[in-house]
Amino acid sequence: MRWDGHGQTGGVPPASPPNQVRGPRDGDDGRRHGDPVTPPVVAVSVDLVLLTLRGGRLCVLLIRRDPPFDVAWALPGGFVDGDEDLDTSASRQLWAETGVTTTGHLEQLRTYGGPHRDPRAPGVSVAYLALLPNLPQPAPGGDGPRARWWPVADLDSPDGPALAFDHPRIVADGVERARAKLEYTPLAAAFCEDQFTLADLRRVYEAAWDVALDPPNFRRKVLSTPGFVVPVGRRTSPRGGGRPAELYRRGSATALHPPLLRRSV
Amino acid sequence: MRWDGHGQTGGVPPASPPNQVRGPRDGDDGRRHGDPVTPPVVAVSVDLVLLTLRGGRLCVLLIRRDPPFDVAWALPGGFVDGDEDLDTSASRQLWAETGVTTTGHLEQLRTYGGPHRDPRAPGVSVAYLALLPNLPQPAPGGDGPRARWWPVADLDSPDGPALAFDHPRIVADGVERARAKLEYTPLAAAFCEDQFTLADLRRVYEAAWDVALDPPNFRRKVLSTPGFVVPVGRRTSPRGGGRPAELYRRGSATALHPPLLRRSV
DNA sequence: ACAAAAGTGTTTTCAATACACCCATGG
DNA sequence: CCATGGGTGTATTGAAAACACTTTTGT
Repeated sequence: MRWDGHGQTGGVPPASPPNQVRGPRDGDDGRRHGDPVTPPVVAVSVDLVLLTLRGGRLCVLLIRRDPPFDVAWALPGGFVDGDEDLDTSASRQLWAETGVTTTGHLEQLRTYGGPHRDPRAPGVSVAYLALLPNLPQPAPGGDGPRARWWPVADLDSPDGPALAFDHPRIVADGVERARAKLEYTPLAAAFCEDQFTLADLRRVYEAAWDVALDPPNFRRKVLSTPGFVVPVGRRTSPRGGGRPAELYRRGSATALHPPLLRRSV
Repeated sequence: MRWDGHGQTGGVPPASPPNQVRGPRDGDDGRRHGDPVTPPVVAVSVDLVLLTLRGGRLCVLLIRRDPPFDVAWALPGGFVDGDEDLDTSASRQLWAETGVTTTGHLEQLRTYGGPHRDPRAPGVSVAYLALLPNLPQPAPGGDGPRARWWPVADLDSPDGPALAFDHPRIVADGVERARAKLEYTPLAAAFCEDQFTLADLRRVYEAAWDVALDPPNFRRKVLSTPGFVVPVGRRTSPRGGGRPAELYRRGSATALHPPLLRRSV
């Protein structure tokens, strides 16, 4: 798995013009040029890329599938109900998988489709990305017993899980989106509990980017960005010595100006 | 229309957990927890947000619809064929609308869905964003006579076009994506012809961001970013005096490090 | 000669880095 | 009292902004 720089969504490769184009027909079905009268219909599903931090490593939730399937692991997800919105469906399925409702962050990632992605169930899949704090239980909910957090760094190693369909790419896109968004949004706090220390927040960046950040400079950077975090009180002393750290909550900022840029890439 | 800062995709508002959740059933259809046996199927369409620069203004291509419809303008687009990929469908429809094949930039923007977005044709729409140079004809292709470039700044003015369904939001998302990507990618060149001057490139930023950039500083910034542009020769003198400018082509860079940040926001 | 646009040089400003040092707590 | 982690101060580096100035063309 290879991450390209900076949230580059990736352009669509140019396609040769099709051999024939349908003639214009319009004005009777609310659609536009070239539409067939009865369009093909497909099933729409939602796939969830749930990311969290466990033991200083960025992890993604995968569901183990039973032996009839050659590929053992898949992203959590399921079909979109006919009467629900895409965002609503993602929220519902996130809740079903983790019990999470208000905490964290959930956003649409990208839609994957085409006849070749899953021969057994053709259709489109709308992927969503969620950033979660380390959950109390690994993954309560219907798929709980089958769910497991996998460090994303292990996904392309030989002893890592085999992923179904295009799920490796979806995970890669989600991880890269998360990494990029840490740069210019305050979303790192979505990986933390409601109250967190600046060291907690710094460890999010260090785990996601696999870098070491200078604590003094990180502190200055975060505190000098208005609305990134707001202070509360003090916390219990950590395991094995050290000065107690101040606690913070998420602020109201939606973007970081200037951003917190990754060195490399 | 209000643009929020920095490519913020926007989180999904938390939803209350549904009253009931289906019991687990798995292992026979390749899907996961909670899936119905026969999922609802819908039509999938592609909407195109085609952006270009005309007369120093950022413009979007809209299609005029005939009187039976209460709303006069819509984004170009149409249904996805059963045997084609989403990206392929977007390429095909881009070609059908503009004749453009290899030039410019085309990427998936976001998927919009749910039962409430278009009562007449429920389904999901996958929006694509294309950045194009100023085309020779306004818009050749099947919808050509109905097509018009609209400055995006005029879209929410009273004398601007009325847009169907959620198309105002799709355009807003596309414009914000384009504005954000100018910061950290070399995509500004996608708005230019194959060969362009640094002033051409600067005018892309000035039009998209509605700011004035200092030509000397802009020049230094672009030339100091490896792979942003590569020089070629010299150009004819412009209309009415002035030193001829050097011509450049797109370089091989896919990201800008460090980015070219917008001042405000 | 003059206007207009391209391009160069230089100063100032400000943020990011590196790193020395102090503070508070557990053992 | 010492190890550990939190927090402060400060010098250095580097990039961005501001702007004066030179170059090359058309009229």
